[in-house]
Amino acid sequence: MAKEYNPKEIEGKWQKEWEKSLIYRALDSSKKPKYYALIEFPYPSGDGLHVGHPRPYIGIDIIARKKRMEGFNVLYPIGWDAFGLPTENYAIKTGKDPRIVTKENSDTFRRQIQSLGISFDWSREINTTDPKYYKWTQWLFLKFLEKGLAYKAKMAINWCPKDKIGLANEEVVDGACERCGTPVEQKEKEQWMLAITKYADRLLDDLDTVDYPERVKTQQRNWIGKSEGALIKFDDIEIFTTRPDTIFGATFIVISGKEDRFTGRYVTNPATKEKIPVWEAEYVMSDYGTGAIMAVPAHDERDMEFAKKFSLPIVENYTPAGFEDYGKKVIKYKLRDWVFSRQRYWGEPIPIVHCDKCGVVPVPEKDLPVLLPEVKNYQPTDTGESPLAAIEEWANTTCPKCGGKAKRETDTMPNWAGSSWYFLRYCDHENDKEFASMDNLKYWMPVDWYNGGMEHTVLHLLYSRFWNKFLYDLKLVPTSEPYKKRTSHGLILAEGGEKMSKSKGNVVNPDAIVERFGADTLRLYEMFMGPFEQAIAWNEESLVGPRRFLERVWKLKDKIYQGKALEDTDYQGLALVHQTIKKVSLDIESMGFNTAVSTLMIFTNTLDKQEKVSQKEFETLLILLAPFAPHITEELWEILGHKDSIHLQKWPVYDPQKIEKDEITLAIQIDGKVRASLTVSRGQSEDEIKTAVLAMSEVKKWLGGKEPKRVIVVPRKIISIVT
RNA sequence: GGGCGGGUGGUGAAAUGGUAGACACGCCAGUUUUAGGAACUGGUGCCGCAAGGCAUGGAGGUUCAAGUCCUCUCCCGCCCACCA
Repeated sequence: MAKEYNPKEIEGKWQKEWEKSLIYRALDSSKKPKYYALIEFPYPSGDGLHVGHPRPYIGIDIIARKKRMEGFNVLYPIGWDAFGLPTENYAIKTGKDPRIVTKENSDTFRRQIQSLGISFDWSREINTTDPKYYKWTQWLFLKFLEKGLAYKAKMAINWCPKDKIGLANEEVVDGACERCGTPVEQKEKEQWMLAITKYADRLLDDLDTVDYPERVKTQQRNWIGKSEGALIKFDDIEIFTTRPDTIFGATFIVISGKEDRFTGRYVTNPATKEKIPVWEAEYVMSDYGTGAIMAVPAHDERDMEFAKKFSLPIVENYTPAGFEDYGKKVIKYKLRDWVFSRQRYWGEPIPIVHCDKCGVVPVPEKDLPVLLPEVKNYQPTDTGESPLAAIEEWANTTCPKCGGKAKRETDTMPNWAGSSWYFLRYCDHENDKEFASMDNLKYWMPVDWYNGGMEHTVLHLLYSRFWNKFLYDLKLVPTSEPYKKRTSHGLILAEGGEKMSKSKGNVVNPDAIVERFGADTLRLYEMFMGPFEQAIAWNEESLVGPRRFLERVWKLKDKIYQGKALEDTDYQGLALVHQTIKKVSLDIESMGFNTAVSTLMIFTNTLDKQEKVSQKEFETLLILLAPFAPHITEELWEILGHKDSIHLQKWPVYDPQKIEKDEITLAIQIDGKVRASLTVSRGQSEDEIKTAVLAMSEVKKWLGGKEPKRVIVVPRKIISIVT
């Protein structure tokens, strides 16, 4: 009785074996060329992993595994982006220490991810909430401060008057507090800011040097929002416009305001010399341009609407002006500086001390990290300050400069901080002298392929590019851009097509799938279910397809013989082998995982139809399948008698000469409709084919004795007859 | 309003301008001396007994040939959004 396919047994066995043999370890120096593959590190939420999480991990795993087999020294790391609101809110609710919650959650995530056989280098695991990590996040902040790119400014924050806490933008839903529904107010507060706008131009221009999807570049460009316009003075009111040439049509001025009303003032239009009224309106943004515009109703729809509503003059035919006749050329951006303070507990403490005598004093490097102290209450204070402000023994300190009494900064950093540089830390994760050594960074950077969600293509990507560029200017990192290539994956939705969420109760846990079908089946299904970039609904029924496929592969081992291979027997077989290698190789590179899997299925089905299967071809199949289904292929590789891992084998190369079949069936179209087919061989000339086609009885029938007007022979494709 | 995707069988989907529906799910019939399916074999776009005809949201166009290119139009999804 042949041994049955038992995924549970072989998957556990090989996962342990790989951990021992260290075959997925990245080496910091190697004769091989390097390859840095990256996924966005997850936030270890209390809900555990759902089947959507691994989709990008599997996709990039396939690429990482193929690169290894192609002779690259591959870095494919993972860690935890563990600071953040859900954990903090959970702590507020339960009083449980977020450190413990984070530990539990990341332990669960790790166990779940490890059960999928993804070739992460677990020895480089990082955690943004680990003091050994956030020491360097703090250090990097001090660099920004040192170079004048971190500064304090009064900013309006979202404030819930009922809960008396500051809210992150994400917690404001339709202008109201997410948890109590009270309308959110704006409250002025001193905030730390990072001057990302200083890098606006380079963040924009350097998009031309990277391989991102065009829509991601467009989103980044729109977010930066560079526009060229002019500042024009209407007496003492300065306005910004991108169309200074329309100034002769400007019939009133609008300044930003809470309600639509006439201010009672008039100013002079410098072009027409006419007195025009100054209005206030909601539709003008206070934080863009100068917060004031010249209204040209004939040219701008919103101006027109406003003019009609309040019966303001409209001039339809006006003389165009020159660009700089009445003002000076200026470049404006939509991009704002980054508000870097949070009045929250679960984040990196900002390493600053406030001294009455010395002012803002950075915590000296030797005193880093500034540890997040333990507290009893995680709730922000009544005044909207971080809970850290309530811990006097922590907040009261001495000034590092003068030794006098001083207070610590009690704001923490936003969630984005740790993720803005984590890809650098992976290159040298244990370094306690530097955030990462230049030697290691020079070896590994830039990231060769970075895959993540569409929801991060604006902020996270922009922020991390900004940090990297800043560090590049300080000569602390070797490349101006951190990521050479960026791709995105689609979400996996619940069976009904809705987003998976705990509250809807439609979350599918991968543990259950691994238990029932095995990790290899789950991996294969997630790759096969549809195009990688596209959102797609989970379908439990369809999992049996990939499982049956693996069963078929498993059974092939009982038909092995050491004889003539399929590709030795005829051109058809030869072509199939080489076509399969080509298609699978190219599909992996272009993330066409679904069609790569179907190609492997076709190859397997063909082998399965043979009485006997040559070991040579079976091994080709296993090697091509190995990145997708690492456990079953490793087991079969061992059964075939190999002592080394299949994952260390050479990726096969196809021979372009051997891809073409010697015989091909051409379709014959008559007036655009397929009426017959003809099998021709490699060497046949067009004329020979033409003669053969016209002699066919089927063709004669459709021609009905008429002479064809044209006969078009498209080599290796089709024959088209026009009557 | 802007930007980007999409619309192909019962379902997920394939298809350098060249035989639309590969591959898979489901379904149908049969096989495996009972049952079961995470087993096997065959069938399966629609209409038609057949010959054949019709089919890629809709309407036109270019072409020997269009899911694919062009024009118009309808619908769906996502992201951004009074950014002058």
